[in-house]
Amino acid sequence: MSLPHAILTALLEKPSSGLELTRRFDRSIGYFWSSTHQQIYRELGKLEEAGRIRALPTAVTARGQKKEYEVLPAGREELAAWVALPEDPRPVRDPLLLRMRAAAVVGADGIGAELRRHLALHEAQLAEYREIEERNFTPAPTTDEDRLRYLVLRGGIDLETFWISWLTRAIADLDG
Amino acid sequence: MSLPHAILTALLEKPSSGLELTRRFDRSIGYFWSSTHQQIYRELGKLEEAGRIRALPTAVTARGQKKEYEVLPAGREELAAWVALPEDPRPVRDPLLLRMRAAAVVGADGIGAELRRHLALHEAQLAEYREIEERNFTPAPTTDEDRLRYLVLRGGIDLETFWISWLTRAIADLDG
DNA sequence: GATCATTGTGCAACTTGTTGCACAATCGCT
DNA sequence: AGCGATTGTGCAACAAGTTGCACAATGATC
Repeated sequence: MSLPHAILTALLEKPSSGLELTRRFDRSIGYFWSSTHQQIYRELGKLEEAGRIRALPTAVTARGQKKEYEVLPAGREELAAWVALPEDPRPVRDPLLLRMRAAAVVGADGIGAELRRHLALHEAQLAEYREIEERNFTPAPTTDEDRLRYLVLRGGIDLETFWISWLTRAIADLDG
Repeated sequence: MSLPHAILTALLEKPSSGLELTRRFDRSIGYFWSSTHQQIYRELGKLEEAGRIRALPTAVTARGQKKEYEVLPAGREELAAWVALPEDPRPVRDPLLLRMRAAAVVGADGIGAELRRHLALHEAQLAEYREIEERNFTPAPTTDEDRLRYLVLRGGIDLETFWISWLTRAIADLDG
């Protein structure tokens, strides 16, 4: 649904091979649209077949050979059209909240440790975002593109901040 | 993965038919583990076959006939075991943030309207949560079960609050 | 008593995402 | 030259979620 658009965005920022794309997903786009290399290769194949991207001709076509892709005009148009489409927020589906609800019914043994573990994970993620913020957005961005990108990062920061404060409260509540 | 556990939790709270379950998902468990009636019926079938739940004998077995399910001991044990399992937070996958990132590349035409639309949706959701809070958790809960349930609701409230403040900021940023 | 909306159950086809693995080229080391 | 680590591409099987539809019973309405 959205993965092809995530890939088009990444490829517009910089033409890449499948593996490069995978790595960039791990530390950028993947923060808010995660994916595995298998899925990325599959989508690259489909996008190429659909005429939205093409492999740069320099590369030899053989297995184990690096293959760089770039976005074709049709791909850019497709992405621009998608950006303009309205789309409702997806329904929430969070295993931890569900688990808490189940714990209310069958007992909450050991859930405190799980909450603390999650807290640490979210704190680590927040620290990562803060680093990116310092590295890329200090001083404050001036171009429209960078303002948008900064807003997206702020989304990640605020989201982690939400989790941290909720988890902290939950832990205190359960202990008290 | 988690849907069967969501169903077990709901059925433990109160034995129900498929459609009742679907309705309760729409205004309770579904707030953090959404599902459709088709999926619910499918899972009910699997859970019954696996011996975790059973249809109450009162009902006639015919299509279009209401069929109530209750949880068997095996189902409760299964749920309790699941609650104790550690599980990492799922990677974020948010279309709106992705869309903003794409907008940074192909242009942000009309994204302001989309942000405002989402803001309204999240405000409505928050209002719904507030109502539930007032109805069910005022005065403050005393039992452990209710404390856990209230924490889950607080999660929903805080999450909507995060979105509202992020969206408000984003709208201001883009206008300014 | 025919028809229509509602309640209720469910199948089938499809799309998306996950997991596990296979295989090819390249580079550094000894 | 041979070996292993790394880089790189990709298939196959499966699990989970979505979409569209079919069909049965019940109660209300004319």
